[in-house]
Amino acid sequence: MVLEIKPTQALRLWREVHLDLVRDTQADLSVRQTAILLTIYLELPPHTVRGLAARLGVTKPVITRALDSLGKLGLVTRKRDELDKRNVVIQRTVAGALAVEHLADLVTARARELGPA
Amino acid sequence: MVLEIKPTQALRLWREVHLDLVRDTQADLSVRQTAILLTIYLELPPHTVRGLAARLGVTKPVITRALDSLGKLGLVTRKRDELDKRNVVIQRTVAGALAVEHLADLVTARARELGPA
DNA sequence: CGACAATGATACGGCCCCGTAACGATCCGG
DNA sequence: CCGGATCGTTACGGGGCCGTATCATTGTCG
Repeated sequence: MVLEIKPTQALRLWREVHLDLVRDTQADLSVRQTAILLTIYLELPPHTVRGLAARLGVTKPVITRALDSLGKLGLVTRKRDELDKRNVVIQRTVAGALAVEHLADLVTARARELGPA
Repeated sequence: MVLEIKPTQALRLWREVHLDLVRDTQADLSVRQTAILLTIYLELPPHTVRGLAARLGVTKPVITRALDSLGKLGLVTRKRDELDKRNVVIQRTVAGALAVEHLADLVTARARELGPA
């Protein structure tokens, strides 16, 4: 079940999806924010600021600010860890799950349209 | 030669490549800039500001500023159209071609690593 | 020639993101 | 109990992108 994709197809796929994203008035996430959102929704919880920072190779303020933005969009939520009150646990939301699902639809749809070569 | 990709695979692919892009210190293009760059390198020339604006569904200043940024990075070049001096023709560069090729490598490599489901 | 259209660039005010440094809160070990 | 480590946040200065409106240049057509 290996996914065989040629360089030309990869680029066309990337372009088509990005065109869709540009036209989608709502979605305007940066590369960092996208990486964070997908990590939260694809990897097993719990997720912490420090963990995400290490995972992405960025500093903690980057994560904090990204969570501020994603939170403002309703795509994630934060909650204090009751066991260790220094930690913050990032939680998923319905809106976030929908947004991720929407992205998946976009990519699969565009992939299906790709011709050969 | 249709590209079959499942939603879960699409999301994992999207995430892995975005993680690579975040770690790549250099690349920090916005969604718009990426769409513009790929359009320039995948569609047949000539490319104009107006044409790209219409193609992406954005205003002309967006294109002008994106070209400023991409030009500063050496990924594209602008040249006055001698036949109609109102037009500006966007040209490709070696560095730009390399960057696009690099992206293609990234996507194909990550796609190849995707397991089933 | 002269009014008008079209092209791309620029000005402006606003908002968001970045990296570094510092901060308050919390936990831990002696 | 208390100094130090850890966690997440905030402050600061700088830079980039956005949308709207406006501009200079060039072309077109009566």
